[in-house]
Amino acid sequence: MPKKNSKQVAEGKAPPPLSDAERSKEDILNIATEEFAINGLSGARVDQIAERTRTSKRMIYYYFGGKEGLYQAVLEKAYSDIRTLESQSNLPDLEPREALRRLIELTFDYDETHPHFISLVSVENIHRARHLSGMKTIKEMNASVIRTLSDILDRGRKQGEFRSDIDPVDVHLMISAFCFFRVSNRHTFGAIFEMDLSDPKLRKRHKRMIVDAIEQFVEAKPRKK
Amino acid sequence: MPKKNSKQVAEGKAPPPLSDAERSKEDILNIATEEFAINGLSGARVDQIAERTRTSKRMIYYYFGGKEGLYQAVLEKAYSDIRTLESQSNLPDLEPREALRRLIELTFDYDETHPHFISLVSVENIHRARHLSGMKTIKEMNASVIRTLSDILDRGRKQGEFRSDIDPVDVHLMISAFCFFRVSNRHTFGAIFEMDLSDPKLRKRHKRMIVDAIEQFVEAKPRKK
Amino acid sequence: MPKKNSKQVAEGKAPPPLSDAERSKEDILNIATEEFAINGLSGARVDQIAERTRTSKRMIYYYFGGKEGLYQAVLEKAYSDIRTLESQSNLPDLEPREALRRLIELTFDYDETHPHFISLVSVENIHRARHLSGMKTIKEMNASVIRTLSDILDRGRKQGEFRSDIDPVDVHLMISAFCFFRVSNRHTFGAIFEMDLSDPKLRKRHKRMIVDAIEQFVEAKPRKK
Amino acid sequence: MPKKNSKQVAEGKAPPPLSDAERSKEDILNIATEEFAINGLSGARVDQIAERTRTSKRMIYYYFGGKEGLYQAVLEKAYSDIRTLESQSNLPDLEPREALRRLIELTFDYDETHPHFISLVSVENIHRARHLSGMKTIKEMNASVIRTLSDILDRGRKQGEFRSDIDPVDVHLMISAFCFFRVSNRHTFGAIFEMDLSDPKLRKRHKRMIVDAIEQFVEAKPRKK
DNA sequence: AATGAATGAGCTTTCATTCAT
DNA sequence: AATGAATGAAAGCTCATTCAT
Repeated sequence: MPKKNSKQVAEGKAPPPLSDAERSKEDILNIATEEFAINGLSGARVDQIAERTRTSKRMIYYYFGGKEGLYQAVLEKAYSDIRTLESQSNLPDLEPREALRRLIELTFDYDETHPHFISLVSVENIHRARHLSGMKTIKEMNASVIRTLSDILDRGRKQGEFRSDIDPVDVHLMISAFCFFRVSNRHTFGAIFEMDLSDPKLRKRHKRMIVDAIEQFVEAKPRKK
Repeated sequence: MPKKNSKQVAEGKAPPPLSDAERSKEDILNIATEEFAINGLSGARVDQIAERTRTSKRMIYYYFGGKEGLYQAVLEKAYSDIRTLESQSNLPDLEPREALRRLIELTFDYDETHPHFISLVSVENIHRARHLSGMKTIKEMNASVIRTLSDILDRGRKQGEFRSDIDPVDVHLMISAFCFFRVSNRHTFGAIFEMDLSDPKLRKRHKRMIVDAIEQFVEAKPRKK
Repeated sequence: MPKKNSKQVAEGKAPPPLSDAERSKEDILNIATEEFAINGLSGARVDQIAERTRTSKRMIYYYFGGKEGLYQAVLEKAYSDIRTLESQSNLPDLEPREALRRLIELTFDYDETHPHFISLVSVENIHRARHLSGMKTIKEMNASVIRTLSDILDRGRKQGEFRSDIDPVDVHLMISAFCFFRVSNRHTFGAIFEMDLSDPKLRKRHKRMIVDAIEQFVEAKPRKK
Repeated sequence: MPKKNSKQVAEGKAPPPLSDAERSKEDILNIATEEFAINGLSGARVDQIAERTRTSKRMIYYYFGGKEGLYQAVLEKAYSDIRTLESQSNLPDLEPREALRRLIELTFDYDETHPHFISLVSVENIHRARHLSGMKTIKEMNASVIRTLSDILDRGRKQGEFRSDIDPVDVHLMISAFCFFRVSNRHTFGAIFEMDLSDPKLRKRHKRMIVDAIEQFVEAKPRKK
């Protein structure tokens, strides 16, 4: 139960007041997110994280049990943040084609603006999703986005606009792959092809490209074998 | 530089005979590739690599200067291996559409069968391509695949089959993204959506899907804004 | 629950009522006895003790000042418990030989049934009796048992049954040594000689053995050099 | 194979020359024996051990794998040292009664002069012989002393001097108990009874006492029930 | 008389690297 | 060109204790 002191006044329905402890935890979590994203799990240093924090190294162990516990908390937070993605926009109210476009753009923009999340997921894949697998909230993660996408595709199908032989998870895979890769591999891809993927012009072109590609794929009649 | 001793005689143009030193180096490189792919740069242990090798830990320092040098050598080798991808098939001899399909399938299959390479690239991206950037051979890496793809697209354009407003690098990005992501993120994606992306049925479906999507995207007339 | 405070008056000879504080202290003491006996002074963890207690870690500091103070209290309690050993039986009323036998058996049984006490004494010896030495009640500890034993030996001497050149402390040492060692060293002795010293058959045999040995030693005429 | 350098000259059949590494290990082992004996397993500090050594803390991990490994090595060495106890004297050549007396005195003296060994065994008992149990050489430990004692008792029986209903392990237990306890519990016993058990006069008296007691016990006819 | 949150100090252990030959 | 032994530096972690109320 949040203790109320003179400095914290709950006003209206606004963001719930955080206790000192909760703010410290969040502080640690934010710093740690950066460090793990930049250095990986083994590469990140508890000392370094603590130093950048307003609290001490000891508190990391007090709150999170250890380096691995902290990493897990960081991962969980990162995934829980993204879950709110689709609910931010009123996709169900839009026409199927428009809704699909919005969803792709939303995904594209989220990945572009959250490179730490992308790194973290890459790091977790290096570790074979060992930490993610044990997470309780993992089940809920898929539900939301797939439900949304499924709804869009269904509506499109009923209006005769979309193919009927398409799996929403497959479409999600295609969208994710492109948006994710553009960020996750921007360094190697950028180095090899001597281009800066964060260039706004490129970003705009690629955003349109993935939208186009997915739309065409979804609209097209099934190919005859 | 290969040491020539009495036991090694280069005969004909046959597979180049390896000196003991070269075989040791290759041995180390192979083991190290695995270890870096599985554990990342910081996570990999020089001791562990040495132990799995037929040589000693000291040799790693002798040949590669240190852990970082070894990692760099591993990375270079991994990238130089993939460069031979397109040259293995006679893509220039095929019809544009067929050549494009082959190229996509080749990429898809290479990524599927080389998860260590995929991991290594992910690891290198975590480190912001710091090691790749300094590599001398980096320039040659892009040349090959882009030239091939460019040729295909050009021929397709001339035959009126492909769009004319398309950048080969962009197409390469799309192809790479899907093929790479399917492997690089198989663990988190698999965990969240409770599916095994290495399932042959899924693999076949996804392979066809990416081929279809790219083809349709390349063929289509430019959309009117 | 009504909290009882300092107004409590011990009334009559009935079981002295314990205040909440006193029961908490006793609770802590009991748990701590176990923990120190099993893990030693350095090995025992204040956290672990507190966790098994109905009170909090802070209380340990409140009541006992710290880990060392708690250990000292545990030690004192353990030694004060044993002092009641001889007084439980009416040794003075028995014939000397019978009384001696009873005393030995009492000691044997006490040690067998109080392995924690044995461990604690071992632990304290590792620490060179540093904590015991400072104890105020230490003086009274010897008094009781030696007085009892001295009385038995005296009576036996007067009846011509016992040797006259025997020190009661020496006899106590012999008795203690055997009874104590059987428990204190049961693990190493058991491991080396592959036997379980807690086996009832063995226990019975050894109990009789120590009684016999002491009796014979005490009865015997002094050996001629 | 021991490396011979100018400082080490193997002369005659004398103690085998030790390499630097072997001497370092032995050095560590000796210091560690003291520290573990005085402070227990948890109480001993790797830092403290290293500091008193000619080598560094790192070497302890290099040679022994860790604190626990070092403790185990210390324990093993301590037990292997004592095994030579009986073989030092020519007990088989002596008359049974004389041999028994010598064996007891040998045990008594060994324990008196090796308080660290005594402490170590006490420490190991606190830890329930967890480390001893896993030791390979544990089997051989009992063999020697029991064989010797068994031989003595057998010869005594044949000459009609000793009882026939006696277990050598039981006799060993009695001897061990007294000799061990006198040292292991010298601090608490000394504090309580205000005596210094290391006093030579006391030592002499107790040594004679345990010899007498055991002899009488062994000689005596079985008691009639 | 009572306590949940917090912590400085110091512990064991690991790691990439170098030394001596 | 080759190597087994050794190691400084720093990592992750634990512990008894105290602070704020």
